[in-house]
Parts: sequence; structure tokens; C-alpha cells
Amino acid sequence: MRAIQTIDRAFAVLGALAGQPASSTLSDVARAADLPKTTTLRILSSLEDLGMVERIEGRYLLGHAITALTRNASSASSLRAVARPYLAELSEKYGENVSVGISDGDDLLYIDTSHAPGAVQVGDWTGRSVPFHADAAGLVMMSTWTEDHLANYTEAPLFPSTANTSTSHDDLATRTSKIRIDGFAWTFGEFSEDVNGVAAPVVSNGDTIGAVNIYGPAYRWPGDIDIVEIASDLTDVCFRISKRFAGASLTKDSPE
Amino acid sequence: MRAIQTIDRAFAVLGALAGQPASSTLSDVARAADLPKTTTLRILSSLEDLGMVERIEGRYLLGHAITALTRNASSASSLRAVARPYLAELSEKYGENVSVGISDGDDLLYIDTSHAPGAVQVGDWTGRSVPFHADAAGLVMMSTWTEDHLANYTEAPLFPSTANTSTSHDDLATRTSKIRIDGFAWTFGEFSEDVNGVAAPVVSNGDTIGAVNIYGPAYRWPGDIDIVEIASDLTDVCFRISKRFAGASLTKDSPE
DNA sequence: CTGAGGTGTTCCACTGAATGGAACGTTCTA
DNA sequence: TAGAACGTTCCATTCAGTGGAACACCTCAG
Repeated sequence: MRAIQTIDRAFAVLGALAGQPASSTLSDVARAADLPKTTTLRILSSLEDLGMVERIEGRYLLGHAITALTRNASSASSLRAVARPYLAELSEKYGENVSVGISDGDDLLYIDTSHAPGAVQVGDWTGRSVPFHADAAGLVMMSTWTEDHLANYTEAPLFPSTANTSTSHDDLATRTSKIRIDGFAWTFGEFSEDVNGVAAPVVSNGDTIGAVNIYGPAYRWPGDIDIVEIASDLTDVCFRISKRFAGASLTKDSPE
Repeated sequence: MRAIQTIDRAFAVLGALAGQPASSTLSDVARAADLPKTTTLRILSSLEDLGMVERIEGRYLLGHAITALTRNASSASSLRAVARPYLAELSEKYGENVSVGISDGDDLLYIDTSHAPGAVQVGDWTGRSVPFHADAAGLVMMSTWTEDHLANYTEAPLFPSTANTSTSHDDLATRTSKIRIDGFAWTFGEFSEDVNGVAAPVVSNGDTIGAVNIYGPAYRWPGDIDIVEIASDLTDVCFRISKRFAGASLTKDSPE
């Protein structure tokens, strides 16, 4: 589908404004965005109406509305890009599917999966939302919540996916506090009877932005491998993702 | 000037995406933005090409490019809106002009001024850029820099606006370290021979986003008022601005 | 003083870019 | 099995976006 010219241009203007550290004049912006002055003026005026651009004595700056937009923005895209090779590394090493998920409203949303070879695998969860309390990655995200948030979540009765699912407030509170200390979470048959999984957080600027989950059929995963050893390996990888993420989110990627 | 429809709509779509905490389907977005599905699809596709929107298995999220935009965004607009009444309060109390400035590349940019009554006033600096090292607000911003940043700034010879201007690296280093402790900065005839001023920082999320400067003619300002008392009053006001700013930047204002 | 080159701005005829209804296949829900 | 919702493609229509021309203003250099 052909992109909308006007939108391209509007963001070229915003990009020009963001590129220069200092405030810019109309001519500066027009030059940087490679657009006629007339068109640039019209775009800037539109953006100013929306609060995306601020004008101080004839010079243009990025406005506050644009920062307000990003307040809820999860960094799904870059996280996915950064995490992908690490997911592949893990799925190859352990022979199980590995997914990365983010908080998405009242659910956990899996945004990417690396598939392990082999006929028998747990189904792909990419794009699917799962309840926090029945999933290893969900519990990891949950462990960053405030007491109020947790209390609010557990107010409504929680659906027990299996007999092993933690559904009570007290149960989840003790569990998440342990996860906070350990730095990882194992689940055994809690989302589905015959699936086990272990998850660890990806952190950026002190915020947990997502979690990586290694999960497999209960009859072979984790098998006789030491579960703490796996977890420590996973947290190590997540730490590397977190580190790389900090760098990656600064680099501007070229769309198109 | 009439706003550009397409841009309005594009940001209505982004707003709809930002408003909902969870990821949205095409129909969700179309409904929230009150646009035909066809149009919404085209806009979303355009935004996706630009990386402003991310698509995971048919569901839309805000993309990472939009957060990259805001990385350099100073919060000039909301800061100005929030600070304005406080500037007025100060200028009325002391009978001198009061301005608020932000970092703008290699200069300090004053984004707003509250004018004091009275015939004799220092000229309005709104919209003007001044060098950091010759200005009270500039020194405050400077006091947040890293040693590298300061060294880099002082590498090139600094222009001495007056005989009193600090221009050497060592001079500025000791000065800014004192400002870090005091929480404010006085200048006496450093930008212009006959102007004195005192500035204090406005802080948001641990970052100093701007500084407020009370400045007046040297023959009467600060006069016989205790300069520490003034400074303490100013830092108090700045603290209140900082506190209110945190709340204000969350609230969405209605343009138009 | 004058002219050349830089701003930002308004105006308007032109046209092609954006539009949205119609129609399609698909996938859930009842 | 019918119904309703979904996402998507196509295309004629037209109005929204375009940008050149012309304007007033400012600041330099000659």
C-alpha cells in the first residue's frame, strides 16, 4: 500500500526538529526536511495546533503533546528486534520454544517467538494475550507491580487455567516477592497441565519492559537439567538483552 | 491557517493508540478515532512504514520511532504553561522580571517571561538565546553537566560578556560544584554590567529541565534584601513548579 | 543611501493525493 | 448454518494539499 505523502512529510518535519538539538527557524526546518517553505509552514502550523510542535518567538521546538503520546508506548518493536537473536540462541541450546512478551493492558502479550526444531513443540503464542497470573513471563511482570496494583488485579476472581494456577492474592503476593529476589519465575503446569516454563525480566532505565519465557512440554522440560542453572543462564541472557536494548533504542533505524 | 486534515487524522489515530493501554485492532482504532476503516488502515500503514506504529499479529501498538522522536524533546510547552503563574507570583513580589529558560543546543533559550510593573526594567529575553556561562540560569543548567561536557564546552575560548564573566574551565568547575550544593546561582554583572540575577532549577524525573531566573538592574536588585533569603524563596517556588510539572505533563490538554 | 539576499507570510489556480463506499474473503459467534 | 464482525482491495470522485508568485520585513555589504 502506498504511503500517505502528507504523513511522510509531517514526520520528516518532526524528524528534522528532533535531529537538531537547538530550536529551528522555518527555513531551517524546510531545508532539513527538503520541502518547500510554504508546505513546511502549513505542516508546522498543523502540528502546532496539535501541540506536537511549540513555537517560541518564531523558532520551532518539539511540543509536549508528543511526549504525552509516548507515555504509554511500550517498546515492542525495538525489543523484538533486539531480543530476536538471543531468543534463537536459547531455543537452539535447549530445544524448546522461547518467547518474549510485554505488558499489554490487563494481559501479557507475546510479541515474538523463536521456534525450536523438532516435531513436538508447544504452540506458538506470538500475538496472543495470556493472563498474567497463569504464565511465567506474566508473573515476572507482576512482580514489578505495586501492592495496590496487585490488590486491584486480584480483586476480581481470577480464572484458574489449571488446578496448579495461583489465583489468591496472598499466594500471588508471596510468589512475586520471591520472584523479585530470585530474578526469575518457574511455572509448572499452571497455564496448561502439560507445559512448564521459566521467565526472566528485560529491564530498561530501571523499568521492566518485558520478559523472556522458555517453555516446553512437561514430559521433557526441564527434564533432569538443574532448574536453577537454566534460570541463571536465562537471567544472564536477559541481562545482555537489557544492555543491548539501551543502546539500540538510541539508534535511529531506517524504515522503508 | 487551516490545519491539514490528514495530519489531524494521523494524530487522532496515534492518540487512539496511546489512549488505550492495550493493543488495538484496526476496527478499535477506527472507532476510537471516528474514521472510516479504509482511511484508518491507510493511515496506520503509513505510520507503520515510518515505525511510529508497530503491528504484532494484526494488532496495533505504538512503535519505537515515536519514542526516539521525543528523546531530544524539551518540555518547553508544558513547562511554560506550568511555570507561568509562579513567574507572575515572583515578579509581583520582587518587582523584577522573571524568566524561565531551557537548554537549547549550545545555548540557553528563554521560553517565557513575567514582566514586573514599573518603567525601568531589564529587557525581555523571551525567545533569545544566551550563552550558558554568562547567565544565572545558564550556570544552573551547566551545574548538571558531566565533567566531559563541561570540558568540551570550555575547550573553545568563551566570550566574556563583561569583565565579571567566568570564562575559564577551573573557574566554572568550582562555581558549578558550589551551585550543585547550594541549589541556586547568583550572577552579578556578568551578562551585562548593570544586571544582577538569581536562578534555580526545575527538576522532572531527576533531570533538570529548566531554570527560573529573577533579574533586575544592579542599582536596585537585590538591594538590601538578603540574597540567601531570596534564593531560598526562589528554590522553594521552583520546587513547587517541579512538583506540579510532574502532574501536568500527564494531563492531556485539548488543542483547537 | 541602495540593492542584494535573507527571513516569514498570504494568496490562489491547479491537480493528483487522499478519500470512502462497494464488494470481497475470512473468521469468529450464536 | 446463518449472521456479524473482521481485514483487505479496488476505483471513481473531488476536495485537500500543493507550491509558485508576490508580498513585507529585516540585515547586512558596498
